[in-house]
Amino acid sequence: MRQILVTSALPYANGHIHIGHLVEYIQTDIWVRFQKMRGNRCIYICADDTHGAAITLRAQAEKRSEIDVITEMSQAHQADFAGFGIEFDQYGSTHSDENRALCADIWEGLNKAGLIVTEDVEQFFDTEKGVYLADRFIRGTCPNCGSKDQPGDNCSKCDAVYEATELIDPISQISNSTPELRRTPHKFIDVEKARDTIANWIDDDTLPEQTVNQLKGSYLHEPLKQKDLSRPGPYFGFEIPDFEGNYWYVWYDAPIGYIATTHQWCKANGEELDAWWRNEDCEIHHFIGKDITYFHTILWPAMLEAGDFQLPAKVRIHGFLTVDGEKMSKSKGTFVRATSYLDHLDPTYLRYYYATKLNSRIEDIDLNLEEFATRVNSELVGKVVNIASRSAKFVAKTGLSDTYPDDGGLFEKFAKAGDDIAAHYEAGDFSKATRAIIELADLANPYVEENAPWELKKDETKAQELQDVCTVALNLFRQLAIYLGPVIPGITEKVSTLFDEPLTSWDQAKTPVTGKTLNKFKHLVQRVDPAKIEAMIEAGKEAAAAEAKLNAAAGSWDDSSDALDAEPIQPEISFDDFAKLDLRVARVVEANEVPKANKLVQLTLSLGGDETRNVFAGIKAAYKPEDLEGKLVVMVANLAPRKMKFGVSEGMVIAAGPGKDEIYLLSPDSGAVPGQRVS
RNA sequence: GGGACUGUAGCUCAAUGGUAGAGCAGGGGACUCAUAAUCCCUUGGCCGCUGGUUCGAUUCCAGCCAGUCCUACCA
Repeated sequence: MRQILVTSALPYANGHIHIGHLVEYIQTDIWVRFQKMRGNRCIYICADDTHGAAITLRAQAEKRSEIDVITEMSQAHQADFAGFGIEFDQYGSTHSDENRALCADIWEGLNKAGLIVTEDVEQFFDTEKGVYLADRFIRGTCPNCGSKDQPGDNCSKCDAVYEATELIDPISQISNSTPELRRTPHKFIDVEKARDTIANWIDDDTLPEQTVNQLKGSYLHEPLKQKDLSRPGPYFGFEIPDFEGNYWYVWYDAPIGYIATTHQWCKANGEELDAWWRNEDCEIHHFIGKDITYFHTILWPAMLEAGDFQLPAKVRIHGFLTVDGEKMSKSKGTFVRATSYLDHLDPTYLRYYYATKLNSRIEDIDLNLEEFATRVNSELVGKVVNIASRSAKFVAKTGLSDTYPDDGGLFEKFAKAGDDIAAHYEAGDFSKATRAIIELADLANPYVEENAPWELKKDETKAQELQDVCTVALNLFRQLAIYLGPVIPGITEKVSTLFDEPLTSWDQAKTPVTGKTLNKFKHLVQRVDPAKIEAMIEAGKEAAAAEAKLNAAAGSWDDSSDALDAEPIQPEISFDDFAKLDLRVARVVEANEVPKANKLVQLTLSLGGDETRNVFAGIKAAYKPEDLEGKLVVMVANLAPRKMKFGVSEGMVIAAGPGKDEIYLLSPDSGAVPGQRVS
């Protein structure tokens, strides 16, 4: 019997659970349930990640305390998880006494090992709100191209990358005041000193091959950079014991929450923490998304080693969720919250669908809404559940045959397939596991077809034969219900009721049940109604629209406020300021691709007569050169020429949109001619 | 800019150094026990593009294109 501790990444207390999060929790829950069915000693640990500046900002916006925010969100998270049948052995919080104590212990270990160094950091401080500002809370003028209102890390106009401290006229996004640059000491972890531990641990046993390649090709290729683990107060989190006024960065205390929550579980169950975290015989498996690989494969092992804890046996990494091939989108209604899903659809569907998609590699998985319905209906309802539903009523009165009949080796075949299916589950290849199970179902239905119980029923002399055929069909069905137990526990529980026998162990699939009366067969799962999917998406759209309306105050066109939210309106200017800007109608007389440029198209713009301008425009992703020629556009005619890698750009064309392939050139209504001023 | 991964039938995904497979969808037939379920047959593919290695490549190598993630004081 193996001893296994499993975790999912801790959901952040700043937001609600959505169907993207659920990929991970469903994946983990399936794996944990599988381990428990196999008879292994396995606990599933998770917690809310509660610290950081974002929580404080939310609390301030909602005019309540941080504790209120995280308490309410934790309850919401747990309710959402419970709704999807995700069963934690312990669900904790990073804001717990256990976590504070463990953070201090590991900190001491890090200090003893000489891994902590102190360095000064320059950071903006919002004097009105009294907080230090992370880069994403600062906007200002790009030091490179002079574009105003750019984010704190890179310019959306010229793509220049810079430090927030380099911004000209920085503005705090929290108070709209000018922040003050302050120099404060921070505590860093010198991860390079733990290189040997990390490098030895990173291999094909502990991590997916792709991740091993990635880490070896990037981080391990050069000295590991020091990681800033402290934040000056005020900061919602734990104060660092030997560093007054400073707090642990959220990514320090978050993973320690795994241990702290285990500790809570131990206290509640009379167990020793060391038996789980300082025990080489205990396997620790972390399930995470690909975005937080660094924290779990570089930072975390270094911390564990310093705290004298064992390193994880495996980190299992999954990709992101797309819906109908695209990123989830609020305005398209595909950003579906867990509660919203549950309002419309059965959680079993999503568990099954995700299972058919999940594998052991790091690939994004797509929720194709049409496939979602047809797949669940044809496989789960049409093939699997159908076996019981077409045979149970024939033996409602007689019960199952007293001895298991000759079935041509089907039961034995199903029993043997259990090993392969188990291996797929173990490896995290749930798509292979479900496919193997459906293949079995595809053997069971023809069996029923060939033996036609509905024909046997017509002949009273064939009563025994009828009972035998149904005994076989129901036993095959029972095996499938066991194999699908980790994925669709809700259904398997109902099957347990049908057979009047809890189906909780994998090995039950090895022995047929005979000579017993079944409980009345009831529908195990409703077919997916595509109209309900549609309703769910529509509800999402409406919620997004309502939210947009709320934000935009008034507006009869129902437009989303996303764009305005992303880029607020600039400070007021005078007419004279505006008059400095010379906008002109121009015709694209020539447009060419720029070899080697990622985004640029070279344009020759005519202002009428012989006056032309050479302009490089970052619109390659949205426009083909041949589609541009002849088009009338609006250009900034008096913009200072800018030397670029590919030549000098003498102006810019005006366009709207967030960028990439969403760029919309402005063009005048018909009648305008090149050279006319736009005012 | 650097690193990693992905790109196979309309859709979602397998497999493989030797003329490509499944499920769903589409087409044809059978059945009527079953949640308009099931069963049988069947139409679909320059295996992203271009080169190279090989007797032979979808599979190995290189380059390119597209997408995703990480990383980076590139215009």
